[in-house]
Amino acid sequence: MVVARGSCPFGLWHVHVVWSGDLVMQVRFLRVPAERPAPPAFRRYCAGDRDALSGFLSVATEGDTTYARIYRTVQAIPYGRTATYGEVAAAAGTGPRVVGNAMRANPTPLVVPCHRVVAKGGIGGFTPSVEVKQALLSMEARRG
DNA sequence: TAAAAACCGCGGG
DNA sequence: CCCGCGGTTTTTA
Repeated sequence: MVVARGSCPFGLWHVHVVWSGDLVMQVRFLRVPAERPAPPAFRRYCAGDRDALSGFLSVATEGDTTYARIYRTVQAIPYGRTATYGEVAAAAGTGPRVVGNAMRANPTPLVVPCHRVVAKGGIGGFTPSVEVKQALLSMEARRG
């Protein structure tokens, strides 16, 4: 299995992707670009294409662990919509803080759209910066 | 290793 | 403001 790495810009950030075919192993937001480009679908998503990432799978959703169930629940949240940590927790059969832990540890943001999971009384957190989450949500709100 | 404590991108009282 | 929650990570022995 051949693994590729590349990035595409998103605002002041660069979306770094590690993937093999349609399976994504890692997505990270860094301030510097990679040497090679990310898959065109990621560039299109960053430009506002709502369905650009629909063909990708995440390694995070594989298996039958609690986190994998949470990631599958989150992946089902449609573009332009949000769910609270508590709602995701209820659907996955666990508690809200566990969902927060899982989001923080999410190896593949965007593919597993953790930015669509918000706190009941606020936006919630994001790694590396909640500004990225805010930018993603407002982009999806404009398009969605 | 194994057990305990600490840690949280939360929520309800 | 505080406390329960529960999976994971870190600390301690």
